[in-house]
Amino acid sequence: MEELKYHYKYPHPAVTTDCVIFGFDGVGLKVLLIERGIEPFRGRWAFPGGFLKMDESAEEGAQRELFEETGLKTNCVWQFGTFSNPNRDPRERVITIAYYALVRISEVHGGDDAAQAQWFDINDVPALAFDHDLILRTALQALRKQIHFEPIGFELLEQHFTMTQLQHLYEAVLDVKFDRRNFANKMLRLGLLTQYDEAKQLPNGKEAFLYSFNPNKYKELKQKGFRLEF
Amino acid sequence: MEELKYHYKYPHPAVTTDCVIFGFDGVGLKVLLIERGIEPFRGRWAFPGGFLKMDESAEEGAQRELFEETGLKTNCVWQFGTFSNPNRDPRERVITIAYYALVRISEVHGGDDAAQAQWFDINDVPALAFDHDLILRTALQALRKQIHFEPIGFELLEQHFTMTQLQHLYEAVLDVKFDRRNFANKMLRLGLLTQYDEAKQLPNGKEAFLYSFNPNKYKELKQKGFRLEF
DNA sequence: TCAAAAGTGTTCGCTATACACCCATGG
DNA sequence: CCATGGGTGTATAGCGAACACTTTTGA
Repeated sequence: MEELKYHYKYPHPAVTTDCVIFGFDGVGLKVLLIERGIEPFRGRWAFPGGFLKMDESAEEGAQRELFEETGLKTNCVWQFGTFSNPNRDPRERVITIAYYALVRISEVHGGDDAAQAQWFDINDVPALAFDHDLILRTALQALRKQIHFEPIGFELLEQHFTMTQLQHLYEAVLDVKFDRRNFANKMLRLGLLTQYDEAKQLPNGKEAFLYSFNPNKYKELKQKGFRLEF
Repeated sequence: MEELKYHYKYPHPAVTTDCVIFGFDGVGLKVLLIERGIEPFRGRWAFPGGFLKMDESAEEGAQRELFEETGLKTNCVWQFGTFSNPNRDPRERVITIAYYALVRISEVHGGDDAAQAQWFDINDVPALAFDHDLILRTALQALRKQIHFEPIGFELLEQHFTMTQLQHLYEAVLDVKFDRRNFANKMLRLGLLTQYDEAKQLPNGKEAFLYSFNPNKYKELKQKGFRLEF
């Protein structure tokens, strides 16, 4: 028997947060989904998320839910939209505040707490619960815009990476192809990368320069205002 | 005596929408504020907005509130953020979904329905109610980003305008100065403007070419993907 | 007559873009 | 020996940015 303990003079919608988690495996952009264990949409895939608590901001709620459902802790989530179609949840009126985050795939420990968390290639996502298809499309658009203003993407790679890995990442996110030399020139000209001349690597029998992202340079540039032209 | 007719098992926040209305008077960017007639923050200035109804989406709610409080009808509002600090409203937990819109100042009929609506220069805004200072800053950032991707701004000018008016608009929004000739070249090269050679105008005793925005060209370009580089 | 605003073109330097060859490795 | 992937440099075209003079009008 349900106790309805909370009373209001006017009707209030329920409020949830959802997190679109992007990852990168060196080839394609991935998104982390969770199989729903309860109705509605039981068995369908959805983003990690849940109801907002009354004493936390939406960002805190998104991070809390993310941790509870995937074991991930990140202090870098981007709000990209709030979805409020009156019929988007069959149970009651629910609006959801949506965030996306970028994480290294290696940081997700498959067998974590809750759930059937699984990575899907961005071009091979199954039908999702609720309006999460719309949310995913919107998240991708936001990510593609954001990447013009911020060097996001480095959260998706290991700390040290090759120029080709970085290029593949940009190509996967923006769904375009770049010329190798032009891409490298442009990237290096920005001055955001530290190159490790000496340290090379043998990925599959090849040698390649390693780079890392230089956050100090980034802070400098950000103050001046800058753009990544891709 | 208050009747608390709506009951829930879990606590629900109240949800409002707010609209940041931008206008342009030929010199500076303006924002439309309303003086609050009731507590809390009685007498302080705030954005038009109010509680979301249960059968309308947030966008519909924002447009409805906007109309009720200013008489404005616009089908072009941009959601730019949701504000959810638990203490942002002293009465109860309220989260607000925030939109901005661009309107011609001439379309606001001062003496409308509700209220003390008044235009303020963006650089001369009084202390606002709630967290509306934060909301305004965020709206401005969103507008400045958006203007790189979409030819927004034409909603702020009369249908026919001079190149100088357009330049002043961009300068006001982005808070920078451009060279007249370079600005005109860049704008014309985009191909979004229709020039009216014959029709000239006498703004203050001067003659100047008039232009209008060409929505068809815009649709073409949008499909190809394009950027306004400023 | 002076200040303010509009029309008009050119130059320079940088960057985007396109493009080809060599080398090492693994199969 | 062949396919794959990585390293390297150049030439061209287009764009961004800086810049001066003339004309008209209103104050």
